Amino acid sequence: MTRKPLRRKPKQARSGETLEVIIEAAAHVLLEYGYAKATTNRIAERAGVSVGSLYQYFDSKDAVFVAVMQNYISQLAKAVRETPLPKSATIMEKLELITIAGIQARPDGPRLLFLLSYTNSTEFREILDRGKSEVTNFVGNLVEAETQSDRATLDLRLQLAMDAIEGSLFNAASKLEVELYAKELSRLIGPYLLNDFCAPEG
Amino acid sequence: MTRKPLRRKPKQARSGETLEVIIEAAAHVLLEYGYAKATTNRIAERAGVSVGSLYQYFDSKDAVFVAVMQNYISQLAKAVRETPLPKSATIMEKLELITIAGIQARPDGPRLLFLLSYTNSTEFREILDRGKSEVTNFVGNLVEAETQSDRATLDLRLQLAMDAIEGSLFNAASKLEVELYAKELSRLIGPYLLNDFCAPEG
Amino acid sequence: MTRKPLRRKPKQARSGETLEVIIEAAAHVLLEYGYAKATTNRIAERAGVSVGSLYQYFDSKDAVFVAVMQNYISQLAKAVRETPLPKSATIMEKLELITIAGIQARPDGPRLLFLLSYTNSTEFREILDRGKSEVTNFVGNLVEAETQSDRATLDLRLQLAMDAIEGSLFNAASKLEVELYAKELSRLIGPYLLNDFCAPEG
Amino acid sequence: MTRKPLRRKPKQARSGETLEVIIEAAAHVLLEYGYAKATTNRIAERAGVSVGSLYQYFDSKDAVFVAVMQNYISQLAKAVRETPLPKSATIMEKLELITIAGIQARPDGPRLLFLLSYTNSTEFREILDRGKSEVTNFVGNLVEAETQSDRATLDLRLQLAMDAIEGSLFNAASKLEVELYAKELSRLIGPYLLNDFCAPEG
DNA sequence: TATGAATGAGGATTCATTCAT
DNA sequence: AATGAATGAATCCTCATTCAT
Repeated sequence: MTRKPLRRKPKQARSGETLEVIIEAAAHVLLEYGYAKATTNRIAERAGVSVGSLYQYFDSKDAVFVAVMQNYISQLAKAVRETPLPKSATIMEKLELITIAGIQARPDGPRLLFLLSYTNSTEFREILDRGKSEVTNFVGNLVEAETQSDRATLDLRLQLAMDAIEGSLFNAASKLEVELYAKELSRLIGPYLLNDFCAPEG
Repeated sequence: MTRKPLRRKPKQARSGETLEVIIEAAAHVLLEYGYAKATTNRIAERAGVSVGSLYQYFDSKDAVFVAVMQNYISQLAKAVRETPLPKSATIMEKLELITIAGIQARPDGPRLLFLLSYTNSTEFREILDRGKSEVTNFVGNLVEAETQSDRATLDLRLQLAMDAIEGSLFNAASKLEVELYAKELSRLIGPYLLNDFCAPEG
Repeated sequence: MTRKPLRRKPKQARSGETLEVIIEAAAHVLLEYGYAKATTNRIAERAGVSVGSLYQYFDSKDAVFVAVMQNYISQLAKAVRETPLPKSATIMEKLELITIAGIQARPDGPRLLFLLSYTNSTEFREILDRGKSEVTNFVGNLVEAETQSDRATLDLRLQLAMDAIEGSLFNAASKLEVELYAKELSRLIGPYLLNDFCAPEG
Repeated sequence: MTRKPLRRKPKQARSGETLEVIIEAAAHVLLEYGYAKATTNRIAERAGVSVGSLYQYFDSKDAVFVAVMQNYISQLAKAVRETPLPKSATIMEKLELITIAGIQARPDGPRLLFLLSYTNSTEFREILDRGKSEVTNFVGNLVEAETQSDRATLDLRLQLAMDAIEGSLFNAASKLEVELYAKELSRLIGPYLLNDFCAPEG
């Protein structure tokens, strides 16, 4: 949670805001113009600050994008973590609720993540993986009690499932309404994780 | 199948090869350096030709990448289309075989597709969608007879499944051996498409 | 008079100058090296700035050249318009004075115009034509009272005369001293415009 | 009249033709595409030969253009030289006839010359000047008997007049019909050369 | 701290010219 | 002699980054 890309810690109130403003601007510009056209000048302009200021807060363009991702991942993890899950709900229902929460945390998040992925930075991958594993663990704990798979198999499948969700979100986000989409995703993932289908072959 | 981005027809012997060499070089450079660093000079160098030659065959950098994608999509579609599917095999087995064939056509294909999608051309999207729908249709026809879903639901799920596979391949490819990986993917996708799981939620 | 090709308004002190410096450098490089060798880098270097700066003020190489022309045309029109013309002077004398003023505004102007005309933009042609017609009108008004030609003929001849002057200046400028040269030009043009020669042909 | 830019003398009939074909193609391409877009490949294509062939006949692109000009200048000089001039005609009439002949030798000649002028070559300027002085001399001889100017003045004015004609042709060619245009040009030039106007000042 | 003008390395693309066939 | 594929230097232009004010 330490914000590495920061050049100087914001000591005054306004600085903290400026930082957020830049991060948000970067996200918007990225979504609007695509990676190639998301220049630092454009981002600064959108944020209402000068390029100089941008570089006062971030070491580089990549650092801005890392911060954008960090931001999104945090939101996502928090949304998932804090989703109210009724005791009475089935796992399938819980998966659905979690998926909805994840999507609603930032509907254009997957698209953002996709665009962000062009960022060349080791740090980037690390943060992404950390975020993913937090979510993966959360879901794993949820499912573990009810699955018929052993832990090793479950872990493998969790990986695969998360990647599958990420991929489908990348490609399909915003084509369907959230509820239907979440329901389908849980139908895809749920049985697979629970090893809960009728005709297991071999 | 006609290659539009060609600038001039090769009338001399070696030219046909040169084209392939450039396309292959572009794919490698892309995978190795990422989009931003995949310069035309680098591609030409890797192909063992001069930039000038590259531009004799392609109108622009993007045209090269379109060709790369066209290439991969063709390979993939062909591999899927021509996979031998024993009559005696179950659908799950068939899905597995197809998946294996798809992966082996070019294991880093999904990664390539991701990198290529940086290209913003409409043409690009069209070719990609056409290729995807060919594969989707193929799988759809295979599954249709055995699924309990109606056609509309099946189509929706095919979309989602394809995206999921793409995503998981993009993220996980080459971490596992192909056979196990394909088996898992078909276990993820199969029941979902066949609507074949035991505990359909309320 | 508004300078369209400007990319961003100079808000800081030195910027206004920089613009002029670039325009002047472009003119010099053009005259010294010819169009083909008048590269943006060369112009920037001559102006004592970086290429980046050049492109901060102009959208393209052509835009720089349009500005160069605009500049010259303005100077020329101003010089002609503001030449003091004694009431007592004959028209021939006035033509001479105007010609001197026009030449002195920028002796290598016609050469510059020639080099600039390599630029193929419509904008370019428009500005040039507008400037020319301003001068043409000015001379036309001066001559109209005294000519024996009707207005249509006068207009035709004004055109021809302007082109002739431009051509002769382009070819001969700086070979003679200005005064003699201007005198000859007015002797060439004057009688023609005034229709004032003794032996009108059949 | 020796053709310097030739690499190898055409020994066979076909070679001589090829040479002409290339020269003509170069002229057409120049007129159609402008200097910047008149590439050697385009010229060769238009001539129906390969670039390789073009370079078998000419040392460089510039050499082609020099040949084009040489060609035009020869035609022009010949046309002027050989114009039938009735003994009974006045000088003004003769000037008119010569002008018509000059224009009709190649109506787009002036435009061609203009475009050609971007060619960077000492040779180019020399040939042009030689051609000009041939025409200048011809006109000078014609006028000398009848002018009231001394030879020195006449020479000066011939220079100026030729430059003026060149300039007006550059700018105005093809806007008017040949006859009217020629008449006006001779009205501009004639009296000036003959020193034949009513109100010589000073 | 903030600003935005200035920088210049880097990348796409063109085209005169060469040379193996 | 002819061909046209291949070459690569040269050019325009962009944009991350710096720094004087």
